[in-house]
Amino acid sequence: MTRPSIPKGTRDFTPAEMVRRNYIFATIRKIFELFGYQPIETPALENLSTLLGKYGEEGDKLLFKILNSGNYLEGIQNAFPDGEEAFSPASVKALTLLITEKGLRYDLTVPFARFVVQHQHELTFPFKRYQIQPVWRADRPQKGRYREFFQCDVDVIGSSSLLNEAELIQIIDQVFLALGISVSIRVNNRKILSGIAEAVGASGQLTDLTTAMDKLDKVGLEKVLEELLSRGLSPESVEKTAALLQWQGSQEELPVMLTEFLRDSVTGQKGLQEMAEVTEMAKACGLKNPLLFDLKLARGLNYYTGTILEVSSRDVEIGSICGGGRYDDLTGIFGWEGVSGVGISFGADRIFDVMAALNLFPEEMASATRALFINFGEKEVRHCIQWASRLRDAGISTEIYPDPAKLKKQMEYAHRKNIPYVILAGEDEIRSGFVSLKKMKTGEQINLSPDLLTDHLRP
RNA sequence: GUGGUCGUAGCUCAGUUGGUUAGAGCGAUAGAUUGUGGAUCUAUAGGUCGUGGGUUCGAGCCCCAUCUUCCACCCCA
Repeated sequence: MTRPSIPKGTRDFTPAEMVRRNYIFATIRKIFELFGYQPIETPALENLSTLLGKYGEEGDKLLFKILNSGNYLEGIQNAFPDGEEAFSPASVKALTLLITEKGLRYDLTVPFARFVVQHQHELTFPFKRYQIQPVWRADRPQKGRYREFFQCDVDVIGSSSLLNEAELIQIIDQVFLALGISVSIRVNNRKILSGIAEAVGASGQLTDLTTAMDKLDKVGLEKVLEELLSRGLSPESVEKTAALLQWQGSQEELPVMLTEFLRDSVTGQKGLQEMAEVTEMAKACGLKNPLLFDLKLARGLNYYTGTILEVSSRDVEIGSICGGGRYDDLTGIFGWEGVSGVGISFGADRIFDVMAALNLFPEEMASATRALFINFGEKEVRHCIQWASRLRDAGISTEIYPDPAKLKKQMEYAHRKNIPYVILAGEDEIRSGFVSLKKMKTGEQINLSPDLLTDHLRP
């Protein structure tokens, strides 16, 4: 027999981990609801046609595809009529589409767009939804990078108001405040980036420009410029970009400089105006974490059109733990044009890693059980069953040890499960009409009437 | 997808230039304590050395392949 194992990049969660994960989910959910967002769920599987082409070429490669059921090779050769070889390396792409038509969801935003289009007549707009579910990516695993991980998304669709952006920033601030993680929130705007591309004369190469700029902090100016050249930008464009990237000034001066730099770009000006409005509104809410205008922030997903934002821990290096932005026409791909949405996604697994690294989990989360009845044998258990029911009716989570094991073993069970109270009701106690209540933390033990248990154990 | 890295008991790790029967700490189990958890002491169990090939008289150690881990790219939460 071989050792059992799980696929690369996936994980099991023990009770200790689940309690902590649930704490994160509960905190996030509570704040989402505080802002009026409602829950939905969508299937793990989507039609491949829903997913393909939404995340760029890289994204398509990272999709988990599900092999069709049955004899999926039947009639394959006929699909390549010109004597073309179905199983040659060149036809892999075409072959793939013939044998798989479903895939695991890659994120929650695209399924959400599909959901909105499909259910448009049942929904009230602006539609504010949240969704906490796993997503799958066929990426190569690393620290903080898994093949199955949970995202916690909030989106509002059907409203172009920048108030939504401001509120989302507020949600970010409150979530991380509640979890005890100190973060920096970086924002930018796709329109500003488009404006820059215009201003440096590289309008058609927005993605090339932004993905290279995004790496400035990591690889330095020289490498960025090299990359821009190798991506096919003209030397003049690169020179203008270099001038922009070398600019040094404060957050307050940045918009001033850009207003000048983007004076000929209508789009750029619009972006600056949006940025100013969003930051002003967000700051009016009294943020506890810093909000920074970061010109280099790009974000890969192509469907963003306005504000984009990304959040990272200030104490643990693990990449971004939350990100999102505005997309003006995501539903367009599913046949409903002109609906604007904005949303963000919290990476629950990375948040978990950050909290674990910083020891931020409250200590008292180890056990849900409050009291354990010791099992002294069949006769005694009869009594315990009734007392336990009464405790449970009062909302106190209670266990009866299932086997008449050695007392030492039962005590140890309580200790390990971090159960704060143990109730001993043996033959002697029951005969005298009381039970013995032991407080595990101090070891002290008192005798009391079973009727008083509820009062003593109420938290 | 590209390049590198790791794998020995449940966990963390030792293991000499390739040499007989692979070790430690923690943990587990049992007892010291016949109705009382954490500390102490004692004993016990637990390994086809990731897997499959190869080299060798002989492989945990060398070679190849493969899987896994972690890391850097790519990309991203």
